[in-house]
Amino acid sequence: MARPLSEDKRNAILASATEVVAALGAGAPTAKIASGAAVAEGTLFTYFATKDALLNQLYLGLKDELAAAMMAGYPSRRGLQDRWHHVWDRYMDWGAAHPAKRKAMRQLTVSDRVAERTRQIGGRAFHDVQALLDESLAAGMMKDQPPAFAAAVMEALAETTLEFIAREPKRKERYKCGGFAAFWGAVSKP
Amino acid sequence: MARPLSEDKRNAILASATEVVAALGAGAPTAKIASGAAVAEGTLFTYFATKDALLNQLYLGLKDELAAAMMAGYPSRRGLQDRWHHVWDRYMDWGAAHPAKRKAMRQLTVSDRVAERTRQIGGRAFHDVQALLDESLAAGMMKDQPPAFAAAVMEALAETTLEFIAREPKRKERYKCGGFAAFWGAVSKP
Amino acid sequence: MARPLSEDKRNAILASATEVVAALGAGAPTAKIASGAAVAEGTLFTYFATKDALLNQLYLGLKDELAAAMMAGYPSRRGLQDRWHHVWDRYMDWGAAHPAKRKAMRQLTVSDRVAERTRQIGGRAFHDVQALLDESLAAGMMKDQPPAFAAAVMEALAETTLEFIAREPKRKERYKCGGFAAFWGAVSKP
Amino acid sequence: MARPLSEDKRNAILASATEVVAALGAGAPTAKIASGAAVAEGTLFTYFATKDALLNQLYLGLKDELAAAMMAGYPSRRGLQDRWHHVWDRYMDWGAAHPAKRKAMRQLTVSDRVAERTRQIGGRAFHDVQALLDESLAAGMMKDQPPAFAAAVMEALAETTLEFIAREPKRKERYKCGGFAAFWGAVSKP
DNA sequence: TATGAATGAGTGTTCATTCAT
DNA sequence: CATGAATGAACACTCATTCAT
Repeated sequence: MARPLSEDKRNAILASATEVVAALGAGAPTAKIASGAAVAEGTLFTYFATKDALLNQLYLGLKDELAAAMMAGYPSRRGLQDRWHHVWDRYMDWGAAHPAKRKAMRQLTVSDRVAERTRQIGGRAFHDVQALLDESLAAGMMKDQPPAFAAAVMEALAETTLEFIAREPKRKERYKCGGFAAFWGAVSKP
Repeated sequence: MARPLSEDKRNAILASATEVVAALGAGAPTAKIASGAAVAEGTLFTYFATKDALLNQLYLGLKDELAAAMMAGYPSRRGLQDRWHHVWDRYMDWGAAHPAKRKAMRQLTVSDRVAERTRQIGGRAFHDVQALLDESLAAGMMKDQPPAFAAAVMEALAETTLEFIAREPKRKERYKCGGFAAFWGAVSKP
Repeated sequence: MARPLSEDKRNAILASATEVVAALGAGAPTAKIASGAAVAEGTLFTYFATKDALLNQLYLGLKDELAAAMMAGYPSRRGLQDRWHHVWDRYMDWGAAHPAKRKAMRQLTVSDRVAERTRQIGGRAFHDVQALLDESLAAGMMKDQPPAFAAAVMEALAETTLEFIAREPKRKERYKCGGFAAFWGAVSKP
Repeated sequence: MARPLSEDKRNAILASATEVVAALGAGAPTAKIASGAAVAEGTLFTYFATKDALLNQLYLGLKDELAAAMMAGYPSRRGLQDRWHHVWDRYMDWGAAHPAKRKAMRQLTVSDRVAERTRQIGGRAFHDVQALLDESLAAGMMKDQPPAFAAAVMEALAETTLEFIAREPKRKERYKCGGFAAFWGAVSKP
């Protein structure tokens, strides 16, 4: 092979896209993404056929990364609350450690350039969280609501909490803790 | 002297902007907004100096309307939970009744074309909710968290709930009720 | 109305397109066409929705003009050969007088950006020639061939002749005459 | 020393170019030509310095092939009309048998990427036809016209006829015959 | 004041050609 | 020699804003 597609370059493009999309939204110019990756405008299109393809793959990559972060060191044998707490804390830590990734993910979640199908695939990465959710629901959590609703509630509260952490990093621990309390209150049975 | 600009036209532009922004996001072309208002492209700019001005004023208008809807028939003399329940229900009813307005508001909330200052001004419309919040916090709700955080938690849960109502209007009452339960659980002290 | 679409500007664009397409083919950049018309790049698109629309309308305009030129002063009462001679001479005169138009027409005829439908509509302008053709065929011309074939033969010979006239304008009369002789020989029955 | 470049690869590129240019015109991407030849994009440029070089050589190759086809089995001793008929029939047969080659040749003839000089060289392959032409002219054919004109008339009529054959292959023989009648009428003295 | 034509910078994408592997 | 990734100048088209009417 002549020159293999460089994993480095691909990553550089994704990294640049993360920054630029975080700052400018899904409308960010591909030219800016390319230059942020120190790559020619045309090169971007040898790694991603279209801007939409790039955006969708970025979304998927971020989702995967977040899912992996959330499940790292997952205490399978502990009780429900402990496991939720673990997941929540990992989410917070990841979001606080990677503000651009989190912001980019949010922009992409809101953008209509990420296809429905991509969102479905992205959801698969969270099968472990899904399992935890199903178990919790079976145990009486969030009486009478569909699992998707509980998941959305978690995501909304996590997102809100991370927004405050991003604004006041010094209060990270307090928000992290208060956020979990809110989540647990929202979701656990009375 | 009466205002020479037609209030009707201004409202038509805002109404059209609501629809178009709901559907296309903040990137919606001014030309489309103008044509939706049955007004010439240039006319839009005699009512709003720039597209950003239009977007910011639309944001403000929607916020005002929502705040008014939330406080209509506010039972000042009832207990905290009843008052919150009222506010929540009015929020849900307004959002369910005006899906385009809600969606436009969401798009604008996420867009960087709405200035920080606009968001602050928009917050003022909610002073009554703020008062309720302060009272609740003083009573021990959401231990140790700033009022803004509690407000954001409410908004996030309300938004999430409305999203589900929009998708499954038939389950409106169930989501409305379950959403409030989640909110109250998230926010009330243990 | 604010400022009506200027017929002058439209014509300037078509005229510029004629020159540029004649020189560069249907691949000519719209930017060059616009600048040749002393008009901003974007203005071209207020007069023609797409480049294809411009090209198709240009084709139609040229066809109409040629058809009109061919039928000017048509001697309806003369014999077949005289009428064909008239039509041939007017074709030659028009082509010799407007080399860019002729060349542009040729480029467009060959280009796949001119739609089949456009070609059909363009053909309608030649209904008088068509009638002459039908009459001639009925009189025994081009035994056993479809009208379209006879028309194509004429066009091919006319095009060839004009090519030579364009290269050697001084011999215009000789080519014009020899071209007609060839056409008449090709087409008249033995 | 044998040529280090593979004749096979060169031919594959030319064959692919024939197909692709026939379908897409001279603007066809070199990448598509290369992939049609099962050859890397860059390889194309070791066989042909530039796209123009490829196009010009393709033109020459097609012209040579056509000229050879036209003269195969040429009945040198027969009369003028028989010899013209032979040449005409071979042209038709070749064109009908190789529609892509014919179409590519047409696209190239019309394109400005084929240099004037290339066209001249291409003409040389037709020296036998040229000789036939000169002989015919000396015998009084096409009174007072230059040989090039007669040649062009033949080409134009042949091209037209082939176009109709391509559209209605079933009527091949009729067009072939009618086309020759037209040609002969156009060209023979009255 | 209302209109909509005019503007030109900006957009995503293509492509002939180069050159590292 | 063969490969195909890299390049950046084009390209067709969009759009917020201006301004002649």
